[in-house]
Amino acid sequence: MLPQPAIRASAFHHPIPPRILPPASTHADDVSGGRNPLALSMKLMGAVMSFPRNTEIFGENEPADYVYQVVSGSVRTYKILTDGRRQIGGFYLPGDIFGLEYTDAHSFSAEAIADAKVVVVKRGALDALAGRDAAIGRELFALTGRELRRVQGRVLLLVKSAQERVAGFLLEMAERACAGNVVELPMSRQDIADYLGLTIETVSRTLTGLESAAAIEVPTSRRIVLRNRSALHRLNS
Amino acid sequence: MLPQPAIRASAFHHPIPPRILPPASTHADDVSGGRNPLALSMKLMGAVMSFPRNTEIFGENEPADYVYQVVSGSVRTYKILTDGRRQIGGFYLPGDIFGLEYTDAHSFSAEAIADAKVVVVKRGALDALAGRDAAIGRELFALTGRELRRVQGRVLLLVKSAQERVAGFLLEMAERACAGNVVELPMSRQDIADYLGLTIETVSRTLTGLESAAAIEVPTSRRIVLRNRSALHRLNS
DNA sequence: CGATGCGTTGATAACTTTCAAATTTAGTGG
DNA sequence: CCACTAAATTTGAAAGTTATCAACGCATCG
Repeated sequence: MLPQPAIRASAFHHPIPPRILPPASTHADDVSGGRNPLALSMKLMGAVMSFPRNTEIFGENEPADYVYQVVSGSVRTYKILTDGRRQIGGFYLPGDIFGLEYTDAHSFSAEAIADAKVVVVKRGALDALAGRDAAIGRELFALTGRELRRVQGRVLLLVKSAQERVAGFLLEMAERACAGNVVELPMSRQDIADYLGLTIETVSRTLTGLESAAAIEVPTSRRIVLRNRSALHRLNS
Repeated sequence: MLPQPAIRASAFHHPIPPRILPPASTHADDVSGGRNPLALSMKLMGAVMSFPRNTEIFGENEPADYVYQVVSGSVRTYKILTDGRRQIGGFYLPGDIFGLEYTDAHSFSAEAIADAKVVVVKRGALDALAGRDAAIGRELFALTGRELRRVQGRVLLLVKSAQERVAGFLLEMAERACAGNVVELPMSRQDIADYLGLTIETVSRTLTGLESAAAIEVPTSRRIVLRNRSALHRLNS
């Protein structure tokens, strides 16, 4: 009755109990978490696991016993709606924490978009730590607050036109995964479409439209160069 | 470039420093908060203030020094976007807590939809209480979690068709403000439209469509009778 | 080299907005 | 209490946006 046609194949859907790597591989291939006590603690407490591209990290409605942090690669969370459409909850890049829930079960499924390494920490251990260290508790609370803001920002995107949604998405990604004016998108057009509530065709057409308008360049489908941010901001209004 | 034409007049926009009533009027005209320690504490700690219809309770970007709970009447939070459209953040009914922020400033403005009484508590007092009573802290955290779920549910609505959005909205309100199958809407069509990212005309047409389909009845514009919930759920898919 | 997946482009249909007007409801003053 | 005015809601017709269906290009991979 609306966008998104149906379920897209997801290579290996019922995964592989993922291999546990030598724990606490706290070397230098990571981003962020430097001055963030929570991220730091997770590194120290957690085991690092590897997930090949398109494998499930956890499933909707599974018990939410663990919290996760991306070390490398990237992750999407999503729901399959009753009519088969897929709604993406969010994209998580290195340093980002995901899977933190407020009920016993996960409200989304999570998959690796590209081969990913993820720190996994028991939720109970985190709570215990928060009990001993008030800074950690505050950090958990703040994390939730940031997540809330992020979702609210998404709501603001979703009430706008396709052009505004795509422009807003690019600006959001630029803040998170940008080197200079070059944005490397880890996700496919379909992922973007399911995130923005559009079809893949509309996303594609909108990107070419922005390119024609000289706001961006699209040298390869996963790489976007921002040529005119103020134009994007204007579209994003 | 999309929905919502422009700013609608809001009767008295720069309000009246609202009158402080005899504090802790913890009588029986309230809803909920019975077994909720946080709601209970707010009643005990807070002052009750009255806000006439359409008056501002707080403004976007103002310091978020207080947390609020609806006693009677109802409240909307909203943002005015740069292009003049209004986006509604949420509707708050008796018992609901609003205005809790994760930064120093409010991210939305708040207004009384109908004449409202609201318990006002200093944020600092609440934090202090949470420091002494872990149950309160957990309650604050859980409240944020519920708010997050609510906004995520909103995202799921916004990626759907107009019919699904309106049906979903009615079901949401039915869970919150329903006597039997009769839903009393405290808000105008414009409020609903700004909440769902639609125009007032589309909301109106969709409601008449649902009425023709025998899913609902609309005896008066603010009163909706649910005749066929499963049909609404189906539309909501 | 042919299969396959992903992205782009084109044409058409469906849906939603926009603009305009009619109708109903609510509020006010006499 | 009624008449009158303003506001809110509904309805209609046309225009604009996005989805759908289909085809094509392009790269990867066996």
